[in-house]
Order: sequence, then C-alpha cells, then structure tokens
Amino acid sequence: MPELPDVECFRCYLASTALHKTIRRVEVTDTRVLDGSADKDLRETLEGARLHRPWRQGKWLFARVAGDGHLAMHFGMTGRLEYFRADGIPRHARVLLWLQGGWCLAYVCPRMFGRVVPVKDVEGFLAERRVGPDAMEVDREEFSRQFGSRRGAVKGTFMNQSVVAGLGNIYADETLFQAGVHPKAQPSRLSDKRMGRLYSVMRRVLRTAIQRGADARDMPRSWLIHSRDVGGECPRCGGRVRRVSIAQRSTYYCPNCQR
DNA sequence: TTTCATGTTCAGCA
DNA sequence: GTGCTGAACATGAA
Repeated sequence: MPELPDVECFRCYLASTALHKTIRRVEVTDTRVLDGSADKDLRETLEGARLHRPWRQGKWLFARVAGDGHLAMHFGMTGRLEYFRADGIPRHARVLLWLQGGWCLAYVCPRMFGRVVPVKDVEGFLAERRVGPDAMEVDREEFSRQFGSRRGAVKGTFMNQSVVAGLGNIYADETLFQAGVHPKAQPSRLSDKRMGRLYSVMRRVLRTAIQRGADARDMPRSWLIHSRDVGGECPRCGGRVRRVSIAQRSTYYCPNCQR
C-alpha cells in the first residue's frame, strides 16, 4: 500500500499515538529492516529519547529525535505502524518501541522491503537516496522543469522518486487516468496546458486520498482505482480497462479516455 | 503449484 | 546523462 497518502496517514497516526513519549526500550526482531545499520545504533539513538515533529518527504517518514537527529522509516510494499498494549504484539512486527505504561509502537513489515534507520544528516540521507521534491510540496515550475526534460514513458517518470517523490504504481495510474494522459506519453512532448493539468490533478488525487484515509474502498466512484482488474470497466466511458507493463509494473488505463 | 503483488536498487545495455 | 529491461530482495494471497 504505502504510497504518499498512506505514509501521510502513518504520520498522523504516529502524531496521535507515540509522540512525545519516552522510549524505554527498543526491540529489533529482524535486523534486515535496518538496512545494514547496527541495531545498537538504533537503540542508542532512541532509548531514553522521545519522538517529535513527524514529517514526510515522498514515501519516507521522519521523526525528530530530541537532541540527536531523526528516525527514518520507509514502508516498502507492505509496511505499517501499529500502536498497541503489551499483550497484543502484531504479527510481522520487526521493530518495537516500548513506551511508558506498557504501550508500544510497532513497525510492522511482513515482506521486509521497508526500512527503519537512524539518521543524523537528513539532507545527506535524502540526497544519497536521490529522493526528489515531495509531490505535495513541489511547485508548478519545478514540476514542469523536471517532467519537461524526460523522454521515457510518463508513467515511469511518475514512478521515479528522484523526479517527484511520493507516487507509486496506484496513484501514478490514477493521476494519468484523471488527467486523460496515456501512460506511455512522452513528458517532454506534453503541451503546457496538459502539463499543468497533470500537476493539478496529481495534487487533487493525493489530497483526496489523504482526506479519505488512503483506503482504496473509500475513494470516489469516478476513480480508476476500483477497476484495477483485467476486464475492469472504465468509470468514465464504460469501456474496457487495459493492462500493460511499464517500468516492470502493471499499468491500468483506459485507451479511450487516455491519449 | 504457480503467479502476482501497491517498492527500491543494481547491473547491463542502447 | 537518460532510460529501458530483468533480476533480486521476502512473504502472503489468490
């Protein structure tokens, strides 16, 4: 699940649960999510400290650790946060932050594509991983400049986190559908008008998804997200949705509505 | 049993 | 430098 709207919801979840509470103990049940860093580093950064000011860039969630840098989390394909009491440790919890009163914030990640990393130099961290401007923060000029120089399929450009960070397979398809742009269109050849439309539609799609809790079932009926099936119906024209593979991912679109 | 899955990264090649 | 393909990673669901 975790694309920008999901991670934004995790940010709010963190803010309403584990924020400002002293972390008594850090438990790592599988070190593979630490991305090569030692669990000792994570413990030293977090134990006895508190999390403040959670923020997000693209699909990365950060929280300030008082006095000593940040905690960075990426949720891969299946990650999430869960706040619970000691008796209900969720399955696939990989990192547990034990707080006061038997409460715990768990980083849960069944497929282990996600990462939990202590970070001192956030700027350097983002640069090293080539995380571009956040899709909700980037302005129209920067967006056009980034896309205007790209020659590959626009779907691939949206998936490229160094261009604009936050969209994954689902919301890239949704944005292209609602903007009426074919996923294989070349960004550098889009008219200024269509580029502007792509930008505003992207923002509207993400904003709406965040407001609705990033749950696909709660998205407007007019969205393509409900038709991600072979043989699915286009919510606009009723035609048949087509699936192609672009950038190694299943891409759904309506050949009638997207040109 | 096989295929597919919402993410990232890397090597190899055009 | 850009960008595509395929592979790899790990696990669960259909």
